[in-house]
Amino acid sequence: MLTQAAEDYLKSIYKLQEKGGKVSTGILAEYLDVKPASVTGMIKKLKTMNLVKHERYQGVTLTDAGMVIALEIIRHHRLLELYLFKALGVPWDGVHEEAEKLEHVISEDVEARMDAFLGYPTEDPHGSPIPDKNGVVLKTYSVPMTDLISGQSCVVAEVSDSDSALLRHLGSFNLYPGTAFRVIEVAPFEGPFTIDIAGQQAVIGREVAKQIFVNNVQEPDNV
Amino acid sequence: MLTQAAEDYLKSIYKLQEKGGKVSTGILAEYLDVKPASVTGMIKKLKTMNLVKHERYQGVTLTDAGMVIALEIIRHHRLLELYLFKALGVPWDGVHEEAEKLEHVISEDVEARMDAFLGYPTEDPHGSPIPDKNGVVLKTYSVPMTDLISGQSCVVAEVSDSDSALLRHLGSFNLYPGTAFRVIEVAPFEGPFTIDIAGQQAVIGREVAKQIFVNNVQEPDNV
DNA sequence: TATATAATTTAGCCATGCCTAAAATAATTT
DNA sequence: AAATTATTTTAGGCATGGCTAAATTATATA
Repeated sequence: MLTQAAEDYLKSIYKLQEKGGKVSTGILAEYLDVKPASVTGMIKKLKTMNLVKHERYQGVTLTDAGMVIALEIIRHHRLLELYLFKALGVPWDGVHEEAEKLEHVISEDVEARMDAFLGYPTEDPHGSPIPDKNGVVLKTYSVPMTDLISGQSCVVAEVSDSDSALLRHLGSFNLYPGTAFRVIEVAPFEGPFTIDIAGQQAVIGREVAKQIFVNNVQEPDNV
Repeated sequence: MLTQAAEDYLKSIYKLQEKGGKVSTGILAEYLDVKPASVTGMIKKLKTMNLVKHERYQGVTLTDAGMVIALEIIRHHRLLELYLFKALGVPWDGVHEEAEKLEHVISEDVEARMDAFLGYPTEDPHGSPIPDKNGVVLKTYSVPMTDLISGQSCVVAEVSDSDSALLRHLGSFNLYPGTAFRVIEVAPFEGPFTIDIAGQQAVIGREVAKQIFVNNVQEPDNV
């Protein structure tokens, strides 16, 4: 059995290597909010367990065995998020923090029961895919909201889950995964997006828009 | 925030002092499956935090502050047991082990939601009282099954929760808290009990009977 | 009461997982 | 190519929570 710290490292390496291949010590340190020297130490340990590949100054990647464990933890996390949300009514901006602690202690049996209760779901409350029991991740195609131009309509696919203030903000606009909206205007010079959500207008800043991923993008119907 | 180990010590001291006042280092060590020297070390630490009272060679007891924390952990544990049992269908011989891990990480918010879901229950699946939010424990009167004599009938009040093989054994007789039974015969020389559970006969050994507590004891109706 | 036995505490060690400071290496600029 | 800058690793330290072995204190026995 791995320590909680080791599990967190594997999960973080997975997430970082998703969008950039090899993961540098510094990036990982920043992501985990520890010092680079601490990262070096843990990587050494993970390497002796054959969970990561690493060469000095060259960044780190998961081995197949490391990948299996990372996906297990992520599955725990996302299933827990959805369970807390649906079964216990925990608000969507709170589930990440709760799941962060529970993911390391939940048993496979309890996880399977939650999975069945939820009807074997494929996405968590933020739209992130839940890996299945075999570690298979259903990839969906989505683009950052910042790619949209005036007139286009789309559906929210996924939002970043770790900033609960951001989630509360989005919630105040009813901007959840599955919600459709249309871009009314994109202000020039990297300005904010004005959008229409079911008849309600909302202004979404650039930084927030970067955290929102959408799909089903439709061109302006006709004007 | 206390460490998990410290929480386990407080919980264990509470349980042991329930039935015997001051708790000796050796008893606590045996209960926690660590060496007496380790217990001495942790007790020192808990003492500096004013959670226990301790004088060398004289055993340990909880302070009021320590009691509050111990009861919180026990509340977490027992509510979790009942939740796992009722909401997720975890078998009653498995809930203790699960709760043992979850009790240290569950938030007050999630706990309150489980409490509401369960309708503010007062007993866990093994019949042990669930302390309320203010740490008030509803004490019920029960006696060990070994006090019973032939002909008496009673209702199961509480069974020891930590031995899952024992729980499976009791489950095979349908011997749960709330179950009524009648003593048909007590074999002499510390022998086993033969009982009648809803028309089914079962033989319960002395060691098992010690772990079963009953109430509503009725004398033989008339013979 | 003296002595043997049992329980408890002290002292010192180990692994984990973090830290800081200094050294080593790589990357960038001149 | 040399020098500067940034990143990474090494070295050594700290707290936690175990351990063993030895010393101390309490209890039981003769």
